[in-house]
Amino acid sequence: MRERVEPAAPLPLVRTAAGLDVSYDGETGRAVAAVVVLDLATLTVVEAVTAAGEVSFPYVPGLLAFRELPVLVDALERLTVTPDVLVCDGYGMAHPRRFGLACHVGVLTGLPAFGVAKTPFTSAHAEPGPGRGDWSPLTEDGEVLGRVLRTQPKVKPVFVSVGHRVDLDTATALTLALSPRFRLPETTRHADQLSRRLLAAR
DNA sequence: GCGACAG
DNA sequence: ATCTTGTCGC
Repeated sequence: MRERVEPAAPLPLVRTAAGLDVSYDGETGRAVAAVVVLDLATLTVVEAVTAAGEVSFPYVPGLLAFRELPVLVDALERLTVTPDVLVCDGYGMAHPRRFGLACHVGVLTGLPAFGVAKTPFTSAHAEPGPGRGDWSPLTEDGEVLGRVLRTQPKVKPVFVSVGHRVDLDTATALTLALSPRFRLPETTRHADQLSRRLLAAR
């Protein structure tokens, strides 16, 4: 008689995931960061925090962390729960210096982190298959730095790369688990909406 | 030297 | 990032 095999319990050690995002007001120079922690199994909100500040650094491709980190750190410090993983808006290792926003955020917090970007950056890539879960490698100088991942059938893919203390397979699986219905992970969708809403409400 | 370039 | 409502399509 054989033991009963449990259905794949995706990443049992990851119960919560936090989405991070920053919205800006080009006129006033105000920046609002939002961090939203979701329960991975139910995708319900566990905690949501925000922080506002002044833009202190211009947008320079490759130096995004210097622009977003200050206000993002302020928001992260307001969390009362510690998420199991941080999902950043942008790149991790698939960066010209191999150290994008997700790497900075991970090292500063000491938490596992990875990035999910919406558009290609400096890495080379091939078009992944049309199905949800199909992916192709993101490469630079012959190194695999991330994946172009299709989260929804026949929908433009996202760009996943490791930031800190997570491997690419896990980052890929988490991205899919967080995107059951839309192109972007629920974590980033929530963080994006919250930061944008707070920015507008003033 | 020129172009491309996360948010 | 941001400018921005309704609308075409499954």
